[in-house]
Amino acid sequence: MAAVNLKELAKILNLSISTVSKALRDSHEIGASTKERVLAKAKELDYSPNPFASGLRRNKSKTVAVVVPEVANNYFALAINGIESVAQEKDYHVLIYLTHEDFEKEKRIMKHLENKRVDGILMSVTMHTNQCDHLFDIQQKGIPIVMFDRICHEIETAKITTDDYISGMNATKHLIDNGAKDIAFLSLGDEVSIVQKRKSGFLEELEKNNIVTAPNRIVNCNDSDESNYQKIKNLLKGKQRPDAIFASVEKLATTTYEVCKELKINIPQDLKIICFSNLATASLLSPSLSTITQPAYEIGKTAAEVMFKYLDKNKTYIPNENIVLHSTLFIRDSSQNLSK
Amino acid sequence: MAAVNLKELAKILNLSISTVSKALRDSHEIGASTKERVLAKAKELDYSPNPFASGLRRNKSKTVAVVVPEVANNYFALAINGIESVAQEKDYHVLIYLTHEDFEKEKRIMKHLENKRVDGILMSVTMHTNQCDHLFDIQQKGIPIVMFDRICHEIETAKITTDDYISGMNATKHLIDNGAKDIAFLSLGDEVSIVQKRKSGFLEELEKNNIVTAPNRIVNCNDSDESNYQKIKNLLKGKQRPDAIFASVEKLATTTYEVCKELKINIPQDLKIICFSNLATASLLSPSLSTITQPAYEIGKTAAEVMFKYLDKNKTYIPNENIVLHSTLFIRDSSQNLSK
DNA sequence: AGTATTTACGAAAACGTTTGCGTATTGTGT
DNA sequence: ACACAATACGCAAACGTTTTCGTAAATACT
Repeated sequence: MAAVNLKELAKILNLSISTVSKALRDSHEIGASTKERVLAKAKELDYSPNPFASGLRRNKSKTVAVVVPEVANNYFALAINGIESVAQEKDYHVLIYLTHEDFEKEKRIMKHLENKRVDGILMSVTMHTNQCDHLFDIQQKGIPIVMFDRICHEIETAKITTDDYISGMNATKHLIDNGAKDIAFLSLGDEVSIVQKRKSGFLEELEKNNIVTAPNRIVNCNDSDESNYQKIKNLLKGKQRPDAIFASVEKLATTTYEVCKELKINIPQDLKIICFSNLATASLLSPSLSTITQPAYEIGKTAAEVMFKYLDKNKTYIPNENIVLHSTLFIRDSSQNLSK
Repeated sequence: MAAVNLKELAKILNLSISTVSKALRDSHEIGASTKERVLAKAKELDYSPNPFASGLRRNKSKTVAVVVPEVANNYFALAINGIESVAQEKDYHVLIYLTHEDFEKEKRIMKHLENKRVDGILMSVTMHTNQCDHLFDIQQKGIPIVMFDRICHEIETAKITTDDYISGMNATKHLIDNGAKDIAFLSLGDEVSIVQKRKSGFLEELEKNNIVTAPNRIVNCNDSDESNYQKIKNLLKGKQRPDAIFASVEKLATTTYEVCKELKINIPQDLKIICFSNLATASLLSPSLSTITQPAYEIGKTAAEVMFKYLDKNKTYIPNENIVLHSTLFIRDSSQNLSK
């Protein structure tokens, strides 16, 4: 019942507390036979060190925090999956905090983490995060941050991203190759690093093909489904609607599907769609959705590995480093010129 | 930089450590003016109590663990969402552990939690969890468990579930009403509490309608996508295939969609499908998928609220209680008799 | 005025570890 | 035989809180 602690263990073994402690940590100061005796008894009594006592003493929490906008999102869910798997292997614990795209909440969460509750933070910022003082403060307190996907350039640390610029180009090229002449880009907040890069790739590819886009072809969406629905509907309901859509994030593509359903627009005949997405059911949609899919699990895994690389060395400072993984283009029906 | 602690704060304020501590905790022992002075200085210097010291002293972690099979799953993601939202409100922290349907891993995780790292555990067991000693042990150590969805009946505690039996009946009735005469049930491990109830509802409704089902109409699936794919393919490829499928979990429905794609079986003309699911894109599938949808967010929220109800009262024992929330039947195209 | 009570604070122990240092015992080298 | 080093262990401080108790000073009561 009452968990046994070092003191009781020591008493039972007729040893001092320090000897038992050192034996358990396999110190060279302790003889082999005593070590065995201690280990055996500890196992027998199911001893497990109190994490608060040892955390207090060693100033280590054996815990990392994951701070992300959402969890009910295929990308972040997979990333968390990757993070958790390496954490579990490393005997670390994973705290999770959701910002729900609320910048103020992100700041509050950071404030809560300043007191060394965690040894490190893995995070993706909200779409409204336009300055990084709160991250800077955390770093100043000696808590390292590793950023993934939605990063802050200003913060000096390791950043795991995907080749969003190239992917943006590739996806755009694919649409053009399939006959698109007037492509709209569904953006998501000007601040978001990855969306910027995706858009740059999009614009670059257009320019390469000498296509000029009207400003209203860049639709700036946000985190409100209803508002986005209206914006997309406005874009598509007129006579002069675009013939293709490049959605910067998954949610905007599914919303577009819904709008098309209402407006009775046929995909891909009347409108081609491609988007960044980790949707497991992309191929089951009607029509199947073409996607640029990020290696979300690997991104999480890599972020965690980088973090532990420094934590293992007791390094609280992580130098600038950009790790770029590759996304994969999955061409399905929604983006193809099926008439040919 | 170096976080300020009570000792330094006390020195600066020319007060004793205990006075400062009490002032911060708003003790009646401290005068109003000193309280103000302390609060002001604490805020100014950004004081935040060391969670390990206070955790050690008070034997409280202000942390709960969430132990679930997966996170890349709409249901669990939403449930986590619910849990996290009330935890954040209560100033609690949320640790997350994924079992990946591995019973041994579940046991290891529980072992890791025995040392009071958390004040409570919210969990859904793996599909292979067929005995509960590991949960019993945790309870014995004074750590309360609240179970949701996939519960263990043997464990005495609060359990949050949905009306799976009724939902199973309703879904079955709906299929029958739409002309189904030979319905197959895709099960998932005999141990899983919720699947049992869903199956019972299914069988009960069949009986009510005097439909007898061949034993091979109950297909026992597992956590291997490939294996499930084959099992479902075997079920559907013959001449004598069923005319409807009731999938106990989302993944089995999407796998069925894939099989139908390969076998060129038309849904719902040749085969009707309904399943338990929290898929956000159910209505966008081809055809749109009829679902019984659980209030996943509310389930998580309720589980957390029950947990905190007891934690707030310092109660480590949670009496048996069954809280049942209601699922909603969303009838879409995949299950309907569209020919009529 | 003298005693009892309340108010406001400080001293110190405790939570369970980890770790630097001291020391008794044993072993090694001349 | 001696000094000296290595081995194996114990003592006690420290980590930063919380909390019990003690006690001056201030107030209240007879």
